[in-house]
Amino acid sequence: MQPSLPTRTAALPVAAARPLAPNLRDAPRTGTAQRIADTLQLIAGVLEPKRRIVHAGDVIYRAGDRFEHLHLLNAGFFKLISLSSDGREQVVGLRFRGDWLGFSAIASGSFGCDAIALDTAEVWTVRYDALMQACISHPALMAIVHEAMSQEIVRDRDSLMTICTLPADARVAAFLHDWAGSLAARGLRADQFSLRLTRAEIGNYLGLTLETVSRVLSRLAKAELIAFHGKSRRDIAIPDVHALAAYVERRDPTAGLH
Amino acid sequence: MQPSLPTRTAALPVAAARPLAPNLRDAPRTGTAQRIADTLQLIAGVLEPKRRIVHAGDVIYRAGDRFEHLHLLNAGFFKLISLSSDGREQVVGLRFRGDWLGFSAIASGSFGCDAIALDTAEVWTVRYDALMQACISHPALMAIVHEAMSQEIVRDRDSLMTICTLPADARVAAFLHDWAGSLAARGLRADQFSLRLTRAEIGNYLGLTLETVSRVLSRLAKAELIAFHGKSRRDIAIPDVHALAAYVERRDPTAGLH
DNA sequence: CGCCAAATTGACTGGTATCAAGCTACGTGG
DNA sequence: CCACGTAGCTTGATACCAGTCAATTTGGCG
Repeated sequence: MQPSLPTRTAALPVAAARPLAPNLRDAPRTGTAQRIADTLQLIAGVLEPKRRIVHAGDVIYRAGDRFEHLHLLNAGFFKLISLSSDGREQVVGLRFRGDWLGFSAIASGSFGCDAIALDTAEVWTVRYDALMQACISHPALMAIVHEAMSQEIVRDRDSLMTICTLPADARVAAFLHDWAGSLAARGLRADQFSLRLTRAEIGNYLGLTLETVSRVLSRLAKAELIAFHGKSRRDIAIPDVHALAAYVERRDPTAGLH
Repeated sequence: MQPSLPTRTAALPVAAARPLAPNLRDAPRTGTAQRIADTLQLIAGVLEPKRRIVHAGDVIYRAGDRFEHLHLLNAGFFKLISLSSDGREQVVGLRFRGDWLGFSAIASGSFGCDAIALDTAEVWTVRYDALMQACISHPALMAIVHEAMSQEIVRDRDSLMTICTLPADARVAAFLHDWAGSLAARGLRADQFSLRLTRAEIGNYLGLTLETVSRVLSRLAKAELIAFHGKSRRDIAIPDVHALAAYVERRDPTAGLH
């Protein structure tokens, strides 16, 4: 979409909106990770969710399914894929521990996308009506739910801004930076991890082709902003997160609205 | 971003996700318009919101403002503009009668974008804590708020999909179709209306430049899918909404994920 | 009436998509 | 344990959509 670096659009939403936990050793039990743990504990105490283990490729819900339950991720990774009427697919979101699945179905009463596990994961499931009831007796729970929905809105806007304003290189870099940030915020290892998506899926998520994603990754590796750790070429190492963030930001500082 | 019509990406989210009210005479007081009216009435009854009239250019809140209030639009149009750390702007949303403003600030406690009136409008304002209280005593109100937030999530995803999968022509067409749909759903005239955005703002919203928007509009007019009604070139007429929808859909029907 | 923002249009450039081979990793069965 | 098939990935050559630069016209408003 947008051309190269001296773009008229540009911006840097990712770093501003979701600052990385500086290091997993600095904030393992104090920041987001603790908040997530607290949320899970509250839900577990109040609602007795059904817990289950799912595996890579398993589907929690499909587009068209009737909405009755919300899901909360206790462990693992999910992708959300929206299907258009003419059969196209679009990755519209990625989910980590502490994230909810299913908010988007509340309004219409049925799901508009598939939720697919990217690896072994633990999902907690609650009935939406039960959750509503619980919110009435436990205002703290209502606040948590609202915050989660609010955060999802913010995240979606960040995605939009990334895609609208960044050229391909920066989009991929922002994606990696974001992923690392999500891991770090949950106390997981962020300097070295395995992408659980194919190049095609990453490209789809970012509005790029798989070839472009592949090229950008090769370029980033050559610039030593990332490194391929394992053999699979999905194992990414990020030697310096700040350098990656700086790379995303390094856009032409002129211009306003397009 | 994506090339022309035979795109590898493509999709048709808009029509599927937010079907147009077929005609404002068919469903003036039965569908969405009625639901919006009911919502407004409930809010008015339960919360006694502060009401005020604002004018084009007026700002309801700015990025960085502390979050305390939610706003509900009783009349008029708003744009939401997100500001990145390096000063770039991105139109992240458009709002109509019945839409809420401010959900995205719940999570962080402060606003991440500006809300700016596009013309004279009436805004109802309620304190968030008062709303939370009211939700406890009025479960129907809680359901309404959840639905509104859910709908905002769906809308954001639709935007993402439009931008990720459609070439410039279709994006602009989808934008017009969407705008017309929003008007129709509220019982307003949808076959002829005034865009309240500049070409630059439309382009920013769609991830395009103002020149591209201008060219596409000229092309759509030449193809008689739209017409310039007034003198200002922001007054658009849509002789046949279905033709416009068909134009958006007319993508290459092959391929899956990129 | 004249200024200025907004819009239009043209010529040109360039970033990504597209098309096309190969290559690599991994699982499966012999 | 290794051959083989296949899905995923990389890389190169080329095409083309949309961005960029620039000049002009239009419309709104004081």
